Amino acid sequence: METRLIELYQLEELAAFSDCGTISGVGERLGVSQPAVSRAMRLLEEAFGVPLFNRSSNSVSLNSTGEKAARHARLIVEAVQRAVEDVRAYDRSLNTVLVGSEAPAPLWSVAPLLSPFFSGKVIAGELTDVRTLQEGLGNGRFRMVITTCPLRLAGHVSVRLGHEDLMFVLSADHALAGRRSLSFADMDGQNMLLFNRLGFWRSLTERMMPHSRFYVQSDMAAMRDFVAHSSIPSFTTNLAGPLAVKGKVVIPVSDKEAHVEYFVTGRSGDLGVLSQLARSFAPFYSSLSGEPDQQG
Amino acid sequence: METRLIELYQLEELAAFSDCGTISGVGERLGVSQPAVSRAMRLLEEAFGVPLFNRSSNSVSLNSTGEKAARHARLIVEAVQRAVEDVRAYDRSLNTVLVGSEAPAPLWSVAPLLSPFFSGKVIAGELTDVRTLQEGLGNGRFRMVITTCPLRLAGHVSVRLGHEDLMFVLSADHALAGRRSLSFADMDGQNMLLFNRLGFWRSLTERMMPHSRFYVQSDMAAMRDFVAHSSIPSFTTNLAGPLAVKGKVVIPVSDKEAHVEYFVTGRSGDLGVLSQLARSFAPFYSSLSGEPDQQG
DNA sequence: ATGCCTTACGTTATACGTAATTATT
DNA sequence: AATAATTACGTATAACGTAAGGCAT
Repeated sequence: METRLIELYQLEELAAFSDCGTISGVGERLGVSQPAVSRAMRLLEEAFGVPLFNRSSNSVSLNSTGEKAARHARLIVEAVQRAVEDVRAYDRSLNTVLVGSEAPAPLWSVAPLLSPFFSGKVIAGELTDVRTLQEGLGNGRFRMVITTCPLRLAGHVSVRLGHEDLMFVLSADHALAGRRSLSFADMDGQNMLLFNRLGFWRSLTERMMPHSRFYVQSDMAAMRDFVAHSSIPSFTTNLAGPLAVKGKVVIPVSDKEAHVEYFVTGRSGDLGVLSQLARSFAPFYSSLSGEPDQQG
Repeated sequence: METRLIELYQLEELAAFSDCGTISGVGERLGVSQPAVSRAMRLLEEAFGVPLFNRSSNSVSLNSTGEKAARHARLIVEAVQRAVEDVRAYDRSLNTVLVGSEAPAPLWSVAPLLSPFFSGKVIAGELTDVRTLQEGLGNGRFRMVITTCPLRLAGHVSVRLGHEDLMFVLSADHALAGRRSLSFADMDGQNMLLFNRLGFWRSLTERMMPHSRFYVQSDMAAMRDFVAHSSIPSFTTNLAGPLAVKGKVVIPVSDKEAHVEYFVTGRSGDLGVLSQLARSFAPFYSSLSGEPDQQG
């Protein structure tokens, strides 16, 4: 008795057959010829050793055994696909240093600074909330995380990175363009342009300016364009890069919530890297509130 | 970029490798040559598109990605094996009429009577408890079930089959061999030979004769031999087949628990079969308690 | 006639084993 | 030496596509 082995391509075609219902349909969908599918199904039947199809001279359909087999086939094919994806994702993660952060700006500075320490690896940043950051640091998903409060975690150390200060960007002809500083309350009710992925800044501004509408823009280049060519107010910070746009003025936000400190937390073994990060971390603007850029 | 497909034999060899740890070990275990395994693993790596092995010139081991892949591989190979088994079992069930029963004796009579009604199919009997019988009849696992009480189930009918009366088998020189009838209490404390698969009789005798020890024998032929050649008491019933063993006497059990009626319950559409079963069902012995063999 | 499945056939890909090679212990 | 992995090579299996045939609607 010849005991044929089941092949994955056969299971794939069987699963497809339970969708299409015809041999030729399977062939078309999977890019193989009709006879190839016909043969594959016959061989699969032989491999199972039991009838799977009702065959009349002119058409083929699954019997109840075949339907059961098809359900198995689908699960197996999907398991193989998931296996490949999972293994590839894992391999990618091995070649990636993932840095988590509550806000985007620190990542812009930190990512290039990390490259020399992890040559050959991809430095990837991920924006999420503190809870996820702490958890991901613990289970190794994040190599290091940037938060507005130092984290306490066994085997890890926190180092102060620097600060970020929020500022309004107004057209020079805006009614409040002459002020030395502005509070959230001063601007509340005015609609504003907002970049989509702002981390905690997003919820902060929505909370502090409940009467404003925010025009959220996901594309960074489009965002810059909007800011430059419209009179709608927007935000910037000391970490956002030089933004000397003609006809715009930059005014610090006076509320204490608009001033945050960042801490980077990582494995104790990465202390050297973390310290170097803190030393090299520098804002594009020096602080308008007069605080020092370097910490003690 | 050549995008190779994963083959099941590769996954099988990968799973084996995670056990053996060497290419040659895999070859030996799976009955393929060393080079074949070496090539298969290289092709599998190519199919995944990521490195799975640490290769030194003289040895190969899984890296962490490979271990992950091997776990997937094992699950997939097992899923395929389970699929084949499940499909084959299902196909077998299609060609089987499964009859459930609380006791073995009615099955001995019923199975041969069913053959002409289900020609080409295998008649299989299964011994289990009433609860499982009722459930299995409802979900179609059992085509019909035999119980000591008629079952009420939508779309199904119960028909009285006949009765079974328990009897003691004693050596002619046993102290109680002269009695016309015996109660369980009379025999309680005496050790007895018992067939293993007796359905509800098993628990009944253990309950009624709590001071007896039962020597349980699974093999039917051996059981007959024991009964014939030892002086240890045993049981028989009017359905157990003629048991005219020289030097043995058969004495009815007087307790009412030793007398049961059987009902066969099946689909309404099988009513004709069920009725014929009841008509053809006959004990080997006529009842010693004087009841009629045929029912109204 | 058209659609669907199968059989037949020649081609090609590829999985296999044997044998030889290299490296490690 | 012995063990383990690889490379090289010839063979054979078998999956493929094209072409042709049979049977239904």
